[in-house]
Amino acid sequence: MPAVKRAPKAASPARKLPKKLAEKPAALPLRKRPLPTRVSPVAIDLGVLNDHLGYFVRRLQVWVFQDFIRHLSSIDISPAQFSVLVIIGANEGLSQSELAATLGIERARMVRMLHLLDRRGLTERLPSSADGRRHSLRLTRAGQAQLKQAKALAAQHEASLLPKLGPERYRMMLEALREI
Amino acid sequence: MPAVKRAPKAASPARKLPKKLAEKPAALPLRKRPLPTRVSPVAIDLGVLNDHLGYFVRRLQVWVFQDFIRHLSSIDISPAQFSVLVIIGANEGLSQSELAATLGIERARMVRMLHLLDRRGLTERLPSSADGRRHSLRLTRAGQAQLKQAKALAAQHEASLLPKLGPERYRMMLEALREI
DNA sequence: ACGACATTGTTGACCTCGACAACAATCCGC
DNA sequence: GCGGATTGTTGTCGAGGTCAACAATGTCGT
Repeated sequence: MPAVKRAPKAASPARKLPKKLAEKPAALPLRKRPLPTRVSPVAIDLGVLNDHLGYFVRRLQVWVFQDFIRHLSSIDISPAQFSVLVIIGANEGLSQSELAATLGIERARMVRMLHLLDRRGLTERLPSSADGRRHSLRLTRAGQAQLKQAKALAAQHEASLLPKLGPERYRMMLEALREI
Repeated sequence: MPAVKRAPKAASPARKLPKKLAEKPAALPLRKRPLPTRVSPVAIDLGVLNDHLGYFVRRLQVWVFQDFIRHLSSIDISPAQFSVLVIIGANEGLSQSELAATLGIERARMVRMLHLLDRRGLTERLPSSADGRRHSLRLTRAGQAQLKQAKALAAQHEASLLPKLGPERYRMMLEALREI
């Protein structure tokens, strides 16, 4: 991921801020409007995309993730990282493979993700006593604290979705998706 | 996008091919059949992920896209490319910016995407008569034919979703998503 | 007990994609 | 005609998916 934008690494020092703050031209003197000019967006036709679930699911996913990222930008936790922390927190001692399989992330990818979380002091990998190949994953103290914070912010994000999607639709979708 | 796997480039000229192309043992000793690996997955707890719409939307999106890609692998059209072709086909003459904005793709990204489609002979960019900056996008003959085929395969893909998601759920979700 | 095979964590390489920044050409309104 | 805005374009970064290969370790049939 992203597959969705991440917050700019860190303290991006004084990025050039957009000069344009003006809004779209209010009223245009209806004179010689070159016909095909799209002053008012002209509502572009989505064609058959209207019948494809994937298109809408994709758009929604991007939108939701962006909102998530915004809400958790203060602690710099991506959706993927959040899911990893949550699963480890709720299933202490599981292995990287299990974790990866659960979240649908490649084992290889998980290695590097955990490497990062380790370095941030949030997780640790203990050698499994029973199986010499495995690592037993757990959160550090700091990790638990961070997760707690992340959960609070994530809940905030989730709550903010409700009015935007409509409480009715929200509940319906969450329920439907869970069953799949 | 993907954000989901693409089919391995077409004529990747002799990419370092794995020495181990000994394919799977044709007939393995009918002993250990590809038995379901994880016999008792122990049901890992998703924790608070259960309350996050984004998590499920993401999983669904990946899943749907993978199915889409599989169905269109024969003509090597990605979801993104499909959406581009559909929009151009349904809105002949629009500009790259409009197209990009409609699909939520960066202008810069769209340039390269169209470059590819051009080279594949599916689209062309005519200079706009009215505006020297714009390109007027349209499908070539081949593009129209390809799109037609793609639509058929995409429809097939879409139809295959129905039973997998449950017809009621499917209809409900599509409707809900459209309204958002 | 052996040996074939599977699993686990890991690394390396490649590729797609999103996000920015910077430009040249062009257009628009005043 | 000028300044500001838009359009297409290129370059660059970084995140992330995918695949191959490997060493260490476990498992199972015989």
